[in-house]
Amino acid sequence: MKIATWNVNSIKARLDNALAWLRQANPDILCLQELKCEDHAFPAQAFEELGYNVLVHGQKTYNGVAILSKLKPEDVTRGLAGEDGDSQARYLEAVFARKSGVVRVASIYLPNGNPLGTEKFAYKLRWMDRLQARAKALLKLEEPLVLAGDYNVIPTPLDARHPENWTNDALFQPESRAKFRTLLNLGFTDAIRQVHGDEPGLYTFWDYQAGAWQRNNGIRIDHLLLSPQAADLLKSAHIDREVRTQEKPSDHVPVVIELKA
DNA sequence: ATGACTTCGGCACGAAGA
Repeated sequence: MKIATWNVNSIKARLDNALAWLRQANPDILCLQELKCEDHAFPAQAFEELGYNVLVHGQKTYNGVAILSKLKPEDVTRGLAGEDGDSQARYLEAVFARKSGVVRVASIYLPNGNPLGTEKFAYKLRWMDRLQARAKALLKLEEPLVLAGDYNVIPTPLDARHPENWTNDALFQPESRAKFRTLLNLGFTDAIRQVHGDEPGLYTFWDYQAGAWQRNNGIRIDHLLLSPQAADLLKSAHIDREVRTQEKPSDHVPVVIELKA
């Protein structure tokens, strides 16, 4: 079973890229982030024609997450508990029943948090605490669980071409990294690192500006975290860098894992 | 170099992204 995550930076602007990628990569599940559209405006039919079920948790202009799946979604959860009045669409979770058992998947768009010293950074840290609480509860289910998405966290210096350029950025703050590490230490496996070890140069995002792609000035911020039961099933994990060479690309590329059965 | 590029809303250019 192939599961992927991709921050598309507007699903309307990226519809052709997304359809082409699905035809070529043929994942069973694709988690999307930064849709930048409301539920009713999501181009569901185009994906349904490719054989996907479509789950959308959208919002006008900003944020928005979706899960496309060949299997029918069950037990759907929209939004992350823990903060009354939070209207930002950043979390969507569903369960899929395979013949070999269930797999639970979440599509996550963690807040960026810039600039530092503002409510935006405080919101990011609070959101990470809420995610940790949800993750803790889900681990008790002892299911294969994949928390996939744009975490907006550079976990270690190995995950940036120029870590020194990110020291004043919310993505690489000690507090952001510590909360990501705490989440991992609940018992999750970072799929890319599990498969590729300490290999440098594994990036999922390159800024549109200043020739970042051409200079390979990237960062790894899109992650698939696996519960122990999902980690047992892990066969492969890779970053589909080629997508960044396309016409009108997203600034992020898909990250793909394969699980047994 | 508080830049550079891309998207949205909506039709001008500011906000947001990372």
